[in-house]
Amino acid sequence: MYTLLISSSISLQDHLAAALGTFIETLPSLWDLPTSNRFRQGDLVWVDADNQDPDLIKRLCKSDFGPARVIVLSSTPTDSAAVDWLGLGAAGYLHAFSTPETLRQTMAVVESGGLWVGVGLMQQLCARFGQIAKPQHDLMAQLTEREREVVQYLKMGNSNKLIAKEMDISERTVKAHLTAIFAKFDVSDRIQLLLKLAV
Amino acid sequence: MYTLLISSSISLQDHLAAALGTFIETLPSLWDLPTSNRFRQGDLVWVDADNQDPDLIKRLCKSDFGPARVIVLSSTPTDSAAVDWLGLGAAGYLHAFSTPETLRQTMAVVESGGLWVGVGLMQQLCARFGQIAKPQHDLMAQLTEREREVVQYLKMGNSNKLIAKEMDISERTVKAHLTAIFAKFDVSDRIQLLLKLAV
DNA sequence: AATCAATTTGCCCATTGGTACAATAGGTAA
DNA sequence: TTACCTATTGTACCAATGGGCAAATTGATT
Repeated sequence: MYTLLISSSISLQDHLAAALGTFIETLPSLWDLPTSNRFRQGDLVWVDADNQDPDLIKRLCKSDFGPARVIVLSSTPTDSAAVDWLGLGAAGYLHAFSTPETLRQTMAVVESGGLWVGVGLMQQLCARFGQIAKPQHDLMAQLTEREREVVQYLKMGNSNKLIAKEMDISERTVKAHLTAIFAKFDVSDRIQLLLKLAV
Repeated sequence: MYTLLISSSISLQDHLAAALGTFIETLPSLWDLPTSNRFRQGDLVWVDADNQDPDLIKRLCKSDFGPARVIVLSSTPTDSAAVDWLGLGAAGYLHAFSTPETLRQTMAVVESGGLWVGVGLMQQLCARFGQIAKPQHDLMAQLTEREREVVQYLKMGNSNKLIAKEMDISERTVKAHLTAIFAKFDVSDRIQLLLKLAV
């Protein structure tokens, strides 16, 4: 596996090398990245957000330089920035001078295909999307036979008209079932239901 | 660093002490906590959710008793309860009689500022938060900046009106972006797009 | 026999969603 | 400069959606 650090900070280079205990190839700037040399699946790139061009990091996260896993480092990390970077495709976001322990854990998590997110952000996610983790089995059990059928078609993205044709009933009846389903799942429309079912 | 276990279960006290290999101070009940003695930054509190007052655990998670890191233990853990506790501020949630290995890992992660989250839950959150996975990358890459923004809101289930408000543009412009997105993803509507993104 | 839940449908209405046919403006590349 | 892309917005039309009100049917239970 190929690991690369992109930072012009000597102290950060030393810190990371000491923490991970291995030799780490380093580039002072993303500009020095040879355009011919694209990253490959499994490559790991640590990038210092403090002294790099944000647009280039962005492109890095979006895999413009190849499918590498990207960990963004910052000396002033914020949840807001974390959302941005992770949303752009970064696999991790943390303080540049995190403890060696944290850096090692981050690498372990990211290498095994995970994401490293800060505590605050994680809690935000839990608070915001908390409903998704709740088992729908109980809810599904509360549906009638026909309502469950409708849900099956819904999950396939069918329109009311199509569901009606498939189930050989009128479109109005489909709506009636939907209204009942929405009430039992405590949602307002099919979109919210799909999200709740996590399709 | 100060570590405390709050549980009236003798077997749990033994199990945790054996797993962590250190002496752990124990309180049978949260009620026994001296109100004068507040937790300090870095303190670690394991709490047994099975035989404690939920409201008190809640206050503990919300740092009402000081800025301690809280790990909630349960003999019947569920993803649903996990999001609840993590959303309230807990740093970890796992089975009370997890293997010593798991308990040690949990402590290591939490002590270094991380959260301990079950695999299943993490996958759900990641899936919902934004699929950093590969398949859509090619398609997402073809979107413009604004179009990508719209997609983010779409994935949260927002209506055109809401997206317009969030992005501070007219609803008509949102529709324009959507039409462009649908064309690039070769879908007919937002439902199909969500399914294609496998939300 | 009466009751209840489930299923079905019709008519009607308000809101939302998708699109056709435009226009204006800024930036970039040939 | 011209051509193209992007972002923005308008008007308008039609389809899709969600739901209120009302009612008929059926099977199971009491």
